[in-house]
Amino acid sequence: MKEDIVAGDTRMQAYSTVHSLVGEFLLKKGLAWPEKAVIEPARDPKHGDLATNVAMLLAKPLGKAPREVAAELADFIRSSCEDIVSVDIAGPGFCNITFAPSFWQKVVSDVEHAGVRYGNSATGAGKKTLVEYVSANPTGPLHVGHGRGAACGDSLARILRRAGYDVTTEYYINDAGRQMRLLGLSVWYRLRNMVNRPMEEPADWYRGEYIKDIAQEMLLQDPDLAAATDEDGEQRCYEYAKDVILEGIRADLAEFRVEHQNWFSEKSLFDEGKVEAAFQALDKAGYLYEKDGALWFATTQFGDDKDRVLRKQDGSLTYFASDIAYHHDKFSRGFDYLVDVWGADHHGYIPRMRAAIAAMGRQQSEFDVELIQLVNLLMKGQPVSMSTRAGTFETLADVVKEVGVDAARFMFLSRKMDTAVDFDLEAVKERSMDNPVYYVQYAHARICAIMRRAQEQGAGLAQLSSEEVLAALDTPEDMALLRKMEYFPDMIAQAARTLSVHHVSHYLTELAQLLHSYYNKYSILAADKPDTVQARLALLRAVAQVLANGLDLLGVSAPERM
RNA sequence: GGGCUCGUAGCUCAGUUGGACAGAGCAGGAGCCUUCUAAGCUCUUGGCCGGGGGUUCGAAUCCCUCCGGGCCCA
Repeated sequence: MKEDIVAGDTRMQAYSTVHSLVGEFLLKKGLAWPEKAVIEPARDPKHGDLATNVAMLLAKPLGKAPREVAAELADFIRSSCEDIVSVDIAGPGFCNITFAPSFWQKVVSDVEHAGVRYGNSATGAGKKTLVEYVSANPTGPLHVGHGRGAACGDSLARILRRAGYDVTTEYYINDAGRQMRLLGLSVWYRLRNMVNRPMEEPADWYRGEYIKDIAQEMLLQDPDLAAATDEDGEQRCYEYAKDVILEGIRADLAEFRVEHQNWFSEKSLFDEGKVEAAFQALDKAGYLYEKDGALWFATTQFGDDKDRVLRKQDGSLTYFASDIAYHHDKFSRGFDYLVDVWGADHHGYIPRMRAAIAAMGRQQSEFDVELIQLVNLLMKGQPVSMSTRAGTFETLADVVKEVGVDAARFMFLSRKMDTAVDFDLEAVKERSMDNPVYYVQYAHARICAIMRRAQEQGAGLAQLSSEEVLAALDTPEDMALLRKMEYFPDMIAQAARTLSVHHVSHYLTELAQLLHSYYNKYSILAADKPDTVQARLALLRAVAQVLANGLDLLGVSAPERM
């Protein structure tokens, strides 16, 4: 995988050039690097390519005005590097450094060489990472809220992979505990009603229509089941229902282009003694104690508000106990970075989980939780209620069928995950700018249309463009596209580091905007010089590649026609 | 009551971890299709970044404190 690394070669070159020049300047002055000194891409392209604040920070030690220092530094940099065409001083004393167009034109070659791998980087350094997401209880079909988590986890995995992490994805199946018993009971209750053996209505049972369907199916396959004892019936109902529902979940996820590599059973933690193993580890470290007949974990030693129970008086284990065992097992399987995608309603759970991680002797940086806020499903502005238990929910499958995978995923992934989002079925179906997915896809399709036309006209395009041809890319709009594409690997690395998927969709919208603007301003095939035609085709082909690579991070298709 | 989180244009949201005059899209207004896809482009109207203090050369961003929404726990 090492040869895949093509990230930001151009930017790295620019950055290190400036870095060493500033270093030389400091050496000449006999000064150390100021702590708050930064060299970074300029916020605004009008300000050049890279900007640095060092002059402002050197003003005090040198006893000179910031702008005076900046002027000195600017002269030095300008005279020391050929690729740098200008160094301007701005505002309170920023140095804005601009590289020659030839420097940026190389981005097209970078993309041509890397192809689908453009954007990959070594940021993650091959860290063995486990992304766990969805992990919904198999008590009913996935709803839209799960869909957001699914899209997020899947996309995070894609981003982390491109950023050089060694990623495995996993679904944790809660197949032990109360919810599961309730599932079996709910099916059994329905089944007994169907055969006129009514029983007392269970509390908090699952009322969805799908429970009735499952009961019916079971009766059809085995009519004798109706006469079974409650204990036997419930158990068989549970086993059957769990499998059917899990199959459904798997199918819904597949339809949504989400695939987990592992499906991990909570029950296996008990069956394989992994809970005991985790307990032993904690006990050995001295964090467990008995009180009032229960087994406690001293999470307060790690900043939790109170200690937590692992095994209750009656001998049953808490959810926390199996979660500890599960995460302990993740580490013992060799993962050294755990990313959990959780519903935001579990946020109160984070401190104790962090405590558990710390008690295992692990660093805080080895465990991250990405919280997914609620999705408010709307229909023409009116809320649609969702509740698995009441049986009045919009399933993920329904929503995907209604608006399509591309629109749904893009919508979910365009917002910060920790803020609640309104998902209006009407708006998401609309082909407007309320729905930027079409805007981005359209940019890709437009380029493909030009490529097709170019081929018809016999304007053959070399696999790899030469420097001479690319030299024709010299307008501000050319530069804007080149810079934006050059930022792509950085953007991915940053999204990976901060686990923020929404950067990707924003980036793509910006790139698409530059493209549409370019498309309207310049005619590509009818440019006055043949070299310009070639150069622009190469540029656009590169843009299409970056758009496709970016859309792939979101699990959204890059259509060739629309 | 305690904890977490959010508050940015009429609406939906960005804001590259403390930088330059606060940015997009939608909605409103004015234009652009005999020429590569108008699902597009170009102008334009619109803001005390919830309020007040503080740290800093510099704050939407960090700290404190109120106000207001959401969620979790009790």
